[in-house]
Amino acid sequence: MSHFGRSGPPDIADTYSLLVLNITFRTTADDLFPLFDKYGKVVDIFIPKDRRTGESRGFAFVRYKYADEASKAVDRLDGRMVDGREITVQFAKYGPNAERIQKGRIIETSPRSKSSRSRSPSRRRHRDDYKDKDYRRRSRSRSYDRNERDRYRGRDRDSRRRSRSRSASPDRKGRGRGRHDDERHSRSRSRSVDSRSPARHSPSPKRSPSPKRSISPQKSASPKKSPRRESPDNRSRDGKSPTPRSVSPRGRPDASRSPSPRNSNGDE
DNA sequence: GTTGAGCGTT
Repeated sequence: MSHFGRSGPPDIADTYSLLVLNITFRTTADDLFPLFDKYGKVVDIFIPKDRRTGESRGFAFVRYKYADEASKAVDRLDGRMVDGREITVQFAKYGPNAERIQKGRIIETSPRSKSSRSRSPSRRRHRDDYKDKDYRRRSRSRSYDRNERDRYRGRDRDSRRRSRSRSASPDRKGRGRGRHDDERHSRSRSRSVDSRSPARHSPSPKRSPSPKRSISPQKSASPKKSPRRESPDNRSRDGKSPTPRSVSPRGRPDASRSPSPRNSNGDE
């Protein structure tokens, strides 16, 4: 895919992988190839893409044939502006050829960049700045974060992303939970009363500040009058429902299925 | 159409 026409890892033998971070989501291997190839013999360039969206993850792996060239590329391309973004080039660590990194360290004693490891502090400061602003925490959870978590849960690779995402929105989770808990409580009571009394007599006006909102559940209950059409339709509608697993829109079916009589007493 | 910490595929 992101290779030069080959499938899978070509020949990682005697190859040194460089990790290119901070690249744009639109940057492709073809865009990085000329840049890295200028500083050495690039064996292969691989850009991991998202499994669900297929979009670039924002980093690429460049494999060099020689370590000295790779080191040179790191020193030269690290901090280079690509597509309007400053890329970060460094030796891969957790790659399949992590052993190469050891050699990479050796090559660090290159005659050229023997001790001239002077990196641009501005770049690091830039990222640190992001950390201070906590922007990194709120990011990445744009939309399909929750979906992908449910769909691709149990992956080692995703675990890191999920973990970061989870711990990345503590405030949101706290607020959401509190609100959710409150809603669940009121909903639970409502359900309990409803369950206990099939014939709703007086709905709580306080619980229904929004009339249009009340219409929603009422409309759902309306078709109940037509059981003949409700049976087959119900299934179809369930399929379209965003949450077919849960009978209740948000509350757990257990709550409605376990209406403690004591609760009813206390409620009344 | 979006986003921005990090470590990889057939």
